[in-house]
Amino acid sequence: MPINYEATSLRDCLCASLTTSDVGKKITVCGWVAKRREHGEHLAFVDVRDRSGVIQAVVDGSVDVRNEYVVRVTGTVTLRPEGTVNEKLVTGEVELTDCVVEILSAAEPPPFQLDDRVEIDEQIRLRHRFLDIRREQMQKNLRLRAAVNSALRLAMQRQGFCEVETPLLWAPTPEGAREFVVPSRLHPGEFYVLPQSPQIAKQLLMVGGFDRYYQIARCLRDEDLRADRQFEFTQLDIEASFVDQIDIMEFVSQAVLDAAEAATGVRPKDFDAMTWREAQDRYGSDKPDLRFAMTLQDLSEFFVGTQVKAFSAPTIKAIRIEGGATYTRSRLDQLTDLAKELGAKGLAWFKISHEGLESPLDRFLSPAEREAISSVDGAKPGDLVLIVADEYALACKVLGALRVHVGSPPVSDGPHRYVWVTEFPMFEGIDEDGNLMAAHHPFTMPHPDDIELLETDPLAVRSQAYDLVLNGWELGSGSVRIHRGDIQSRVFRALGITNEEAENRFGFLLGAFKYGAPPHAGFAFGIDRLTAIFAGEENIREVIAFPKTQSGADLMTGAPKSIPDRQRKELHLPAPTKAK
RNA sequence: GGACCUGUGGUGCAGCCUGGAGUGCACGCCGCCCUGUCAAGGCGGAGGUCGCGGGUUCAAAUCCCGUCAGGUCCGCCA
Repeated sequence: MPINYEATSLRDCLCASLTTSDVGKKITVCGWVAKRREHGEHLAFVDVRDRSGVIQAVVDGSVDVRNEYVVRVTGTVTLRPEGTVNEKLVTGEVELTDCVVEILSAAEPPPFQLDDRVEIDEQIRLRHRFLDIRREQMQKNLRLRAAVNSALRLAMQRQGFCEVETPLLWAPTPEGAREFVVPSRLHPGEFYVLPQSPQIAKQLLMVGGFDRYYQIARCLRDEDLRADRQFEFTQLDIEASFVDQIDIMEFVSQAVLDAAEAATGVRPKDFDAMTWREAQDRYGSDKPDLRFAMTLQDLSEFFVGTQVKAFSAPTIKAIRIEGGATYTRSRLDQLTDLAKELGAKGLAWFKISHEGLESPLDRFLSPAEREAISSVDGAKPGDLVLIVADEYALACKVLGALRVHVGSPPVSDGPHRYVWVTEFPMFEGIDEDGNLMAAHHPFTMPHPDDIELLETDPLAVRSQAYDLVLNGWELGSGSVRIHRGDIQSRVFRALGITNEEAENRFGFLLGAFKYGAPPHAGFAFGIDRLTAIFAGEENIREVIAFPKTQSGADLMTGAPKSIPDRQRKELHLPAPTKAK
């Protein structure tokens, strides 16, 4: 007989644990009234629900319990009479009879129905989140998340990693994402910030000899919210010493494979991998969704010296949309608008038919160009070819976005396709001061073959940074870190960071590295996103107990809110200029 | 900072394009009836600032402008 951990002072077991083998036992359960069905003065059925499910209690009609009342029911487990078995319920063969019903807590009718019969507006759900999470779907999602967390912890422990907690109150390091700021009471005019990630802390742990660190860490970034982004999110944060990129990828893979198996019951096969350059080239993205093909084709060579003005650009990229020849003019205009929003000058489209190409641009094409377009990606009559001509990066970006827009299946559809994207560039773009910006972060180790380009051609330098991507979502990223002062100085110089600035911003880290820094590397990935995909949810709010809206509000608590003057003065904060 | 979508009894919708009495459907809620239901059933009832403000009009849920809230996206997210 297994130990019944669910028995407490108030109950004997969970509602849905009762089976035919319990028949005859006198049992007490606790839960919420899911439904009451009345049949006259002396008969009513009350479904009692707890986290396990429901059990039907047969009570006298005088028992006054309504939906969502919290009750404690003591009754005898009885086989249901012939013909009244409910096969839709796991407990459908039994019921509780001769019941004593104790009302532990009465309840007003809830503001929305909790039975999943209709989809409730998210605004209403978030305002009453404590009720929303009583619903089966949210119970399932949050328990799935707990299973993922648990599997991740076990996987890291099995691989010899030590869980270390790092501070939430940290020092401002002006770099990267906008930080949440916490005013200091004891130090007037000075501030802590909440960490965007434990990046620097974990590198210090490496110096400190914790050669395998992990943490399920909360990260906070004051940036605009999205379906896959909240102010605060949770990462499995990893760092290890005396390792290379390949070791980290293996550690992470083991953790994710375990989590996937715990969540879905199926252990995925090993992950795909491609370089950042390949991802750009074929998918127009650094987070390629491998669930569908529709890859980007390069037609540049066919349009060298073209007469078509729209195609006189360094790069000509195309995608083929199977069956897209049926697209209406307004749908094509929509796609063109999308392309322009993303920075393209325009979008060229070609419908493939048995007679040839149908397009406003067709009459300007040379026969060779027409032939090139007609055979893009194995095109056949009925297909549609979309072409963007621009600088390489922009052409890839725009077509990559169109590819996802047109072809991406819902999150809950299809297989889980994991892919490592490696060899990210060290630098991308230029900031307002004309300095290069770090693609990952300034402590990322350059690719060994490219170090000599730091001074001569920095934009061509690849880094030892890598991302893990699942179904088009960036799960997380990591890198081999710089542990040598000379290389770090050269990278800072390339970034336009002076010695003085570096000392000011990261002095404590650079100082620590002088006392014996092991080679180290790490990774961090988002548990919210991973769990959302496992749950088949398009939106990470569905796997977060108390999320915020897109404008950063908590509809339940009303946060953010003003604080009393006394509290504000204590924190040495000036009066707000605008009352809210 | 920008684009688009949404806002109608407690909940989910329809009504809006083409202005004419808060009209309809489903769920929930309240009361009564009902001894085997399980999305129980039957009868009756209550419940509305059509997000808010302004404009056009004889007349606005409906058309126009603004605004607020929610959502999706761009920018942003080292």
